[in-house]
Amino acid sequence: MVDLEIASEVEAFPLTGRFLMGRLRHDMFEAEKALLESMIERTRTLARPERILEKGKVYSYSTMLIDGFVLRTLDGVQNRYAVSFHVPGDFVDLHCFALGRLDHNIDTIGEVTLGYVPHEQIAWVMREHPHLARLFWFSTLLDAAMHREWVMKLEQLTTARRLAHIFAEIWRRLDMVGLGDPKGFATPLTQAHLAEMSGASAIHVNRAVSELRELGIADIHRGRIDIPDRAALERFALFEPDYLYGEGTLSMRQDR
Amino acid sequence: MVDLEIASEVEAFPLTGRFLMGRLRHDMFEAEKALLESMIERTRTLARPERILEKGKVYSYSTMLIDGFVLRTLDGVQNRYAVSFHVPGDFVDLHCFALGRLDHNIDTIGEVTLGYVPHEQIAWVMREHPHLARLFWFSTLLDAAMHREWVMKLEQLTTARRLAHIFAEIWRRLDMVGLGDPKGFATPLTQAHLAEMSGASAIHVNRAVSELRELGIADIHRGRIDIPDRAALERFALFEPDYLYGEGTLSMRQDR
DNA sequence: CGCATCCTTGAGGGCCATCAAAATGCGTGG
DNA sequence: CCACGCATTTTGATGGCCCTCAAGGATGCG
Repeated sequence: MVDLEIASEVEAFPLTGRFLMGRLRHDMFEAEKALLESMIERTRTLARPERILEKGKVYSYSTMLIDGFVLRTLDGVQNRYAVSFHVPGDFVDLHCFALGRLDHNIDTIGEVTLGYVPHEQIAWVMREHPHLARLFWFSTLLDAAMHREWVMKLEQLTTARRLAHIFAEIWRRLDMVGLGDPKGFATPLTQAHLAEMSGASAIHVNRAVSELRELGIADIHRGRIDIPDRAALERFALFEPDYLYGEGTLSMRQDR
Repeated sequence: MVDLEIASEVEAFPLTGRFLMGRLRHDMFEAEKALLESMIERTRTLARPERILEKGKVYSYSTMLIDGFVLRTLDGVQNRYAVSFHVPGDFVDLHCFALGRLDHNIDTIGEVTLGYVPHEQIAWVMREHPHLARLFWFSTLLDAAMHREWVMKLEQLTTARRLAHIFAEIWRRLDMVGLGDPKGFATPLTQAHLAEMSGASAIHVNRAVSELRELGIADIHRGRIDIPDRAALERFALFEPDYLYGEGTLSMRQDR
């Protein structure tokens, strides 16, 4: 999908135009896109970091991430652990609808804009719009695929490579939803966040960050990550983007 | 659910009687149970370890694990990494239907019996049986919840505690599907498998196994794991079973 | 009883945690 | 415009967890 298409999609659907973009958005009918857009009951913009959804609680709505970034976290005894990361267009807690209760928290970082979709509407889609329902299902399965990759990443890689993998993934995902940038990306992630995401101490993350800088793989500074050579980054991270189910290798185009 | 109920359920539905048992099986209508049972087109028993589903391939059926254990794996440069584990009653690759292609492998360990469900049947359920479709969705989200816990476990715990966590999870899951055993459980997992699951070397796993034995937490020997004190095991592993969505805290009983 | 698989043990070294402290950058208010 | 407070980043030192290489012992199966 070229930039122009993405821009017009976001113009037509300012709240949900990035949903499944770069994935199966091309499988959505225009009526489905309009329906989804109309399901956003209200939006909210948060300037400061906040826990927007809490483990164990029941919610009557699900949350679409319209702008900004959030972390999916679990609390340890004295630390917070990040188990995944979301970019604009992600239907962050769609699975909350099907699971009833959340098994984790959603925490914002930096400024975000969220859209809320009542669960009754999702239940109605399940009954009346099986094709859209299936795309909802697909979107939650994308999360699961990314979780699996994170598991392997944690089992296999050193901290420096884990960070490189995280950057490679975020960069690709931003690309897919039309927020790419050829030199890197802007992000409110701090080294402390990276520590929560990589299972390392903040101090060790700092050394890994220095290593990536010295190797010329990634330059992390406040609010931005610059990457001179994408291929080098992905090679270093042993990153293979199949699991993101982009429009290439693993894409699905069947029985609609 | 008491043992008697489980036994009668498995007697009535020998192939799929354990599906969602301990979770939302009580939400299934009898007609849905019968329907699911009839969806198993054929079964197969494998005596030796085998890769039954391969990353990147497209399949026209999904696989129900009827008996035995399988690993969900990803291949590294020279190692295999296990990202999750399945027990009888798990609809192992239901998400393969919605994702189109698999992003990982499914490998058997020990002897297993599998049931195959054609994807057309699942598509039909999506169209005609939204309630059952939602339960299918739920079951794939359970996998995601377990993935998240694995991520945190890998970020947080030492190898010995990771192993304890793995044992605690497997034991609970076996309990839920009526295969519990008050003193531990039987499993074909070797120390090499545990290494693949915990992101440690087989040698280090061996030392962690010794540690668990010396601490009196778990005694691992060929084909069996004995656990004298469940509470002690779970305490050591920092194990909290919420994420398994058993019939306790996080359970869902709504709008059917 | 021979073989394959699995388990166990020892030694040296690297990755990473933790404790402690300091430097840097950023927003706010004076 | 500067000063202050705060979050973030950086550096150094010590020790523990875990890796790798290497070898040996146990168990089960044909």
